Amino acid sequence: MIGEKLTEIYDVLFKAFGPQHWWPGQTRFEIVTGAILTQNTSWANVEKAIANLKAAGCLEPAALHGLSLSQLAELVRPAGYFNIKAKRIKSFLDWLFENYCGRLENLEPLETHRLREELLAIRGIGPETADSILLYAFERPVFVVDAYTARIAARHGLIEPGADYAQLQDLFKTGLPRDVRLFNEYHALLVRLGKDFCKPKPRCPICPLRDLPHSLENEYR
DNA sequence: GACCAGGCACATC
DNA sequence: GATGTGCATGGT
Repeated sequence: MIGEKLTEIYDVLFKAFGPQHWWPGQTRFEIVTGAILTQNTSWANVEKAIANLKAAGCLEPAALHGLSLSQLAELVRPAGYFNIKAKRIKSFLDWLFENYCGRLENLEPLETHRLREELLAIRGIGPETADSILLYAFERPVFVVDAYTARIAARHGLIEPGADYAQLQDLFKTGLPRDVRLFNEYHALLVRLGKDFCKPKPRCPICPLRDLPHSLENEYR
């Protein structure tokens, strides 16, 4: 029955917005890079950074790996947190070259669970980034959870406010058929809905704390 | 000028 | 285990 609800929401979203054509990127490496660059950042800013990398001929592993940290940081500057993100992209590349000859194809044979663990062990790659890479770059049936997913699910009473990543992922994993195309479109549609309509946490009108503790979210919903 | 954006790591209690 | 903070550019 939670599954029916999830399916119903999907149908409504798809009818309203149509296919979102995710991931917005040509190559697998562009998707991986974009997944790191878009951390807590609007896609419009990420596009500028990706355009810089492309213009510099650095949107492939070897070329990017050859850059210094400061060169890389300068190219990704428009995406914000550029020093941090440069390090994160470097960490990924170091791992890729040390263990897989710098070739994304060499990750293909890995079992999904194993690949996820390896990605999560890289500093700067958390659950959402890892799952985005798994779903959109490697077409594994993994549901991607993000801030919009959490907000929307909580506001529709599908889950307790303050639910963690694993709980949210489990909600969709349990309620839906394990289908790459469905997971691809569903996450993209939730982001679309979130951007257009689901603004951040409501604030207490009397004392608008910047971040309401999860324990109080029910009070101000 | 405040707020927000397709997170994550780390410090502190 | 929960909560707070730093990281930063660019659009509304």
